[in-house]
Amino acid sequence: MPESASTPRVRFAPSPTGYLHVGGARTALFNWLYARHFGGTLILRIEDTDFERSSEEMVEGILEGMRWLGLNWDEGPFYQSKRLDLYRQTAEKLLAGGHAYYCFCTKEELEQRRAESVAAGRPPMYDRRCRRIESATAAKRKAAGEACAVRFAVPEGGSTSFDDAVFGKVEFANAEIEDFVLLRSDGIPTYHLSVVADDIDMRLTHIIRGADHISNTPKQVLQYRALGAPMPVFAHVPLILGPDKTRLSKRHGATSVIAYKEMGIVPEAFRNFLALLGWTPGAAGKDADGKDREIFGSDELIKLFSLDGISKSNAVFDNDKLAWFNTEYIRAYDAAELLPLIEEEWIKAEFRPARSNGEVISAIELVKPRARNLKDFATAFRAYFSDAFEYDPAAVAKFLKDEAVRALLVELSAHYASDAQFTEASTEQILRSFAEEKGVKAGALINGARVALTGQAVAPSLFAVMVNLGRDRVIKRLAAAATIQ
RNA sequence: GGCGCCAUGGUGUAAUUGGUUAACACGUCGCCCUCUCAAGGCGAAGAGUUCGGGUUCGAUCCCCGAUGGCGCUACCA
Repeated sequence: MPESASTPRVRFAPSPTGYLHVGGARTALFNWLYARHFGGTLILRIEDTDFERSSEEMVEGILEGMRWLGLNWDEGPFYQSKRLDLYRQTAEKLLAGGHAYYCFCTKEELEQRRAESVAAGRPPMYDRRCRRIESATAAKRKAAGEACAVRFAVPEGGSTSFDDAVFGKVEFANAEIEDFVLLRSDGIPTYHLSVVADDIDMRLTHIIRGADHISNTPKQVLQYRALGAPMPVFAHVPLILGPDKTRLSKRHGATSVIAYKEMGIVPEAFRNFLALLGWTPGAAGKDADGKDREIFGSDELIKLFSLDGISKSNAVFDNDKLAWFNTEYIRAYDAAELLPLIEEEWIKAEFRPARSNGEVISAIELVKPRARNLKDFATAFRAYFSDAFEYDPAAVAKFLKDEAVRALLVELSAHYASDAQFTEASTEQILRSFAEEKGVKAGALINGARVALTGQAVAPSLFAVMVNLGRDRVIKRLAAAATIQ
């Protein structure tokens, strides 16, 4: 194992300014996989220092998303809003070490200067004017009650670099890094300060996060050095894009993880799909003849996961592939495993099955190979669970258009009354000899009967359906064939 | 604009890290099966690796440049 020998401590640190989106979920997943792979610790930290935009409701939404995906954490959730003292102390340390200074510029002044710089074609960086104030004078002004922020004093020359576990060496000229604010004038830390203070305090060994943080990293590296703290391993994960290759956003459809739950996606399928977006297990993921295996349960994902399987380029979220994973999981699950998930769909659809538990299980077993989505069980498959179902107009138009067929089905229903065994063989035998006797093609009756029994043109083998529904229902539904709208 | 990162079929990724007819999965199309639709089986189309230069006997792979995409560029995170 190339990674550090001691057990890693990693974190997922969302800011509760929105629901758990797919990018965040994948970051959480990778951290979780990493921690579980090495028997390490996953810490959940809520970055809510932006009081304006953060809310408890969003925190709840994020936790719900994580629970749905089965991502459990070991410590936390910690709230940054409750750890303000730590950040202030850290800022003091930086100040005392000469790595930070008070800045008395007001927000308005800064905005104005920035606008001027941009207009003049200069980079809109802070001009460091307060850095030149004697620290004694600065302290006096502050003591006198003048409002001020604390800025980090970025070294004037040279460069700052770090070795990213995914991207390799990344280097930034210090001249490009502005003297960023650590503590706002109201005493609330900015992200740059709070992450570093917390990551150090929580003894994190690996920082696994979105690649959108690459440019922030040198600012953090500088602080680790100034604070004399051990440097963690940074691992930046490429971003997830929409089908048009722009950053995933609402206009691409669902962006919240919970929306996928609501769409009828099996959580394990979603997790599997997400894991393979920007990561591959390499040779371990191939089977004997070199073909890729892509269905990995959580244990296997944990076993195979490694930072060096993470790719450097952004990945496009492909709904078709997700749908494929979903069907694979639905097919692979036992009916009993599927039942709780299906029941949620029934509740949402205000549908109640009218059959015994055993019958429900065998009906699920019967139809699940044809399911693409958990929703199917509450929509197209209703006829297997209750008599309260509707006929798909397209199916009726396709197979029950012919009045003669409908009449024959009604007539056929009577033949089943005397079928005591009611097995697949007996039901088929009865239908085929009836068709022969009437001089019609068995297929026409089979297709018509399928619609009469299930309301759908798509169903499992007709005789398996008959056996599952039971004789009484079959007779009743066939007898009603003439009146189906 | 500046800085950084990335670049293999429509999508996700492989390619023993310079020697392959550039592989697999999803998707697409066709055929088989058949009572429908899935599934499954078989097969096909689809990239000569963004482009242009190097280095080399030989580049997907190394170097340079261009282009494109993405990210950052706040007293947001």
